[in-house]
Amino acid sequence: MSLAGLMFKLPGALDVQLQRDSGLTHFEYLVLAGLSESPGRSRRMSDLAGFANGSLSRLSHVVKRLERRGFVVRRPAEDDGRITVATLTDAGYEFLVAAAPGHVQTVREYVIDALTPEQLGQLKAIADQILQRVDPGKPCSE
Amino acid sequence: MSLAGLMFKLPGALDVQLQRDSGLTHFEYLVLAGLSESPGRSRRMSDLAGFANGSLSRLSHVVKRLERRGFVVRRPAEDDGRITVATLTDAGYEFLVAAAPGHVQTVREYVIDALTPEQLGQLKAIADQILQRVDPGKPCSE
DNA sequence: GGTGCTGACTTGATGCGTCAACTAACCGCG
DNA sequence: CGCGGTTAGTTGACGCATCAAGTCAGCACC
Repeated sequence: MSLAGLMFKLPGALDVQLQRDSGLTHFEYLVLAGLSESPGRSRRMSDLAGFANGSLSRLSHVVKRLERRGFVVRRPAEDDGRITVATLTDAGYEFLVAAAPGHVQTVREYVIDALTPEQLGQLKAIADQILQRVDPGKPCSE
Repeated sequence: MSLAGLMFKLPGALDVQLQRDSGLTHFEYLVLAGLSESPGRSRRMSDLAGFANGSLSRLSHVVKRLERRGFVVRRPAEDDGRITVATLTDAGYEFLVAAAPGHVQTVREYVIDALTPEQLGQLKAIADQILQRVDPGKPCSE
């Protein structure tokens, strides 16, 4: 039952901080981050969706919003017209760079600092094991 | 980062199961469960909200829906007209009883069975420590 | 070289959560 | 009493997620 509490409060708390300080959803943050660390700051939609653990549909909506804000642009791939590649704009990159430290800081505060190094190791093992049950077909990647 | 995956997939997976099998949100489930284990199957709104870790507003909306479905009834308290007490109906109770085993089973499958007893202990400790950071003013209750 | 199938998105409707505003009941105090 | 303040709860508007349906490009086979 402690787990239940964790499960529902931690994501909320992290999201609140991000939202408050940067006006970004965790998901949006992941999307921007995913783009920023890709070659050419670009990535195809399905790929991004997998990275951010979301459906293509969700990603599509989110990218549309991010596009309206001027953080990304979309265009069809040259070699295959079905594929859409999203690219992080300079504005988007700067925005991400501004938002990241605060977020990382919060995670550190809530999670890293609350635990001993030993517990961190345990937690990683535990998370990986559970994840394998919940979502087989995805090793402990990332 | 494994933690991030956990954090966002486990709740989702549990919710999906509940929703699919019973048409209940995790939050709705908590509300019904909270009522079922209270004296007279009744509880005042703010109390319930705290129990289910949600805002009063959210609870109000949810209870309205549950009331429409015939699972609970609301009425003002006799001694203090500001207070609303929600009561689980027989129909609601039976519905909960029907939904519970499947949910418990899923939790068991995803979490309990994935871990060793030792890890379960570690997880509880970890969860409590993090929770204390995130939401001070709430011990490891429940 | 059309016809049908699959893959990669996109869109629109619906539902839940949140925030801010509102109502109504109690409390204390002159 | 009656008046301000507080507490408990409700409501409405808005945003994001999800699901089902739709679009449109490639591919494969005749």
